[in-house]
Formats: sequence, C-alpha cells, structure tokens
Amino acid sequence: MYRTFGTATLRDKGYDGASLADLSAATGLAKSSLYHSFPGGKEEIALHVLQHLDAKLARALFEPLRSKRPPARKLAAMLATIDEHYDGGRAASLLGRLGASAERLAFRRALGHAFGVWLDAVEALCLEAGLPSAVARARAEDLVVRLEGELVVAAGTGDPAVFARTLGALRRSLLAPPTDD
Amino acid sequence: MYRTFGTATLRDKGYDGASLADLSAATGLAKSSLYHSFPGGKEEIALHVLQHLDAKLARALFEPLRSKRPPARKLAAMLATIDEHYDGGRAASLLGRLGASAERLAFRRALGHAFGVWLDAVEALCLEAGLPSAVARARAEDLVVRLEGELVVAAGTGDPAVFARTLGALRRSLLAPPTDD
DNA sequence: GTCTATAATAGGATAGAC
DNA sequence: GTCTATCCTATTATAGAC
Repeated sequence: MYRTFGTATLRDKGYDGASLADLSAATGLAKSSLYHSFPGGKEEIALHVLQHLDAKLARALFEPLRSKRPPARKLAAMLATIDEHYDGGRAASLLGRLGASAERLAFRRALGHAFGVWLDAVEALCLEAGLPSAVARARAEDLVVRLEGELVVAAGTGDPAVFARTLGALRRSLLAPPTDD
Repeated sequence: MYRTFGTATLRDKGYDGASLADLSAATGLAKSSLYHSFPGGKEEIALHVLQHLDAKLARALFEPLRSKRPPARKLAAMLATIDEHYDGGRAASLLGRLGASAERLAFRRALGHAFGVWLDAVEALCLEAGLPSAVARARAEDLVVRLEGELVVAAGTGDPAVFARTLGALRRSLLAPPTDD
C-alpha cells in the first residue's frame, strides 16, 4: 500500500504530463515495481491517488464538523485546513488537474465522488448554521467553485496572493444570512 | 497565418495531452507542414493559439464597453458572450488548461497578459458603474475566479448546469453597491 | 507550402532473474 | 517485491521531393 505518492507528481504535472518515469523517480520504485502494485498502470495509480485524496478530504472536512464549536469556528478550521492543503494558493488542485482528463470514465466516478464529499461537508456546515436547504447547497457550490477557480487564476497570473483574499471573503460570507444569493 | 486552429484540440486535451498528430488531424496539415509555419513546434503552436485567444478576449470584452448603454446592459452582454464562448459550461477553459503547464515560461507571459486583459475589462465596467477602485478590482478577480472555477467543477462533477447559476449570480451581484465585499 | 519518409527519443508496458 | 533488460508504439522533429 506503499508510499502512496506520486500525488505531488500528478498534481503538478497532470495526468498526461506525468510519465511513468516521473512517478518512478517520485516513489523511488522502478517502473516494473509500480506495475506489480498497480497492474493497470498509470491509470490505476492515478485512481489510487484520487481515492487517497477522497479519504483525506472526508477526514479533514467532516472531522471538524463533529465538534461542538459554533459553525463560524468550524468554518474557520475548515478554511485553515484548505489553506494549508493548497499551500496558500501555490499548490495546484489534484481534482482540477485530473478533471481535465475526465473523459476517462475511470476518473469520472472518483472525481464526482470526491467533489461530492467536499460539497456535502460544506453544505452540512451551512445547514448547521441555519441556512435553508437550497441556499446551503448553492453556498457549498460557491465555495468549491471559488477555491478551484482561485487556484486556476493564481497559476495563470503567477500571483498566489489572492488566495488569501478569497479565503477571507468566504469566511465572512459563507454563513451569512441569505439575502441577495 | 492559417486555420489558426488547434485551439479546440489544445483546449480539450491540454498541452501534454494534445500530440502533434492530433494537431495535424485538427488542422488538416501534415506534421511537417506545421513545422514550416511554427518552427518551434508544439510550444510555438500553443503560444500562437494563446495570442489568438488574447486578441479575441480583447475584442469580445472591450468592444461592448464602448457603447453608451448602461453598465448593467454591458455586463449582460459580456456574460452572454462568455456563456457562448464556454458553451454554457460544457467547454473547458483554454487559459485554465494551459495554465496547468505554466512552468513553461513561454506561457507565463502570455497567460498573465490574457488574464490581465480579462480582469481589466471587468474592472473597467465596475468602475464605470461607480464602484470604488479597490472594490472594482476585487470584483473583477471574483468574476474571473468564479467562471474558471465553475468550469473546473462542471468538468469534475459532470454537471455543466451550475454554470448558468453562476452567470446569473454574477449578473445580479457584480455591480451591486459595495457592502460586505 | 505541402507532402512522404525517416530518424531519434520518450512513453507505456512486459519478462524473467533475484 | 524489487530489480535490469527489453519490446513496441507513439511522439517530436528533420530531410528532402514536389
């Protein structure tokens, strides 16, 4: 079950950009050794990495919800986790990168599930804060959309600084009473 | 100067995923013919496509600003153009895709410029609507972030429908008086 | 400017020794 | 389970005819 990684390689280079040689170098295992653990080759490796992220997301996002702190605190904790995970906007999104290769139906299910986990966690937080059901879902979508978009724009403009601004905006607005939404 | 395209191929498959064979098929030109026009190979082709998009963005986004219609109308026109360009959320973002290969410094400049053009156009619209300078820039960033993020999430979840919701939200909120922002 | 042909290399994948 | 060696194909790129 291994140094499950290759995660950073796939995140940074994308599915097509990451070669087996890259993954071999990153894991310290020869290519043929990778095939021993993952007979399906690169696709199976990527899938494994995705499922690993899925589990990590579930842990990182749902765990904080179980405490008895007020929703605003939980949101802050959630955003701090996200900030760390994405290295303040400098790291790319694995979900975004692999989503680019989402024609591969092997990835569709896994990606859909991972995004679902994320959206469900944020939605649950919104509901706990007393927002109506429809608003909660829309707010959750908005959070995920803005974070993923932020990473795209940060990479495109070379400026990761705006990531912090978006995190701040989300912290202030996500749980606000519904008005214009 | 050619069927400048290959655009769709690069947008759909990404830089690493699009082979010269793909680009050859898409343009109808033999690979060696592509090298005649673009001695720098795939990288030069991608750069050319990026610059073409840059020009298209400038045309599509700044042109509407020149009319005498009220800002809200201009915004609606801008969003309609964007909706069409991204096929209602079904088409990927070329900027996002090539941004994934932004380590290539050849792309950094071009990407930064294209995003700058887009941001400037939206900022100009916000300023025209009377928003303070800092708010205008932040709103512009927010629009671009949300649209790029929307495309990532649409691809990842397989659901392009939320794109329309985000366009609607932007139409209603982009030029609103500054409050919580 | 466009083509066919071909070179050179990198990529994904397998065989078989240890 | 890990390695070296190898295979085959795809990929980038060039040469040279038309």
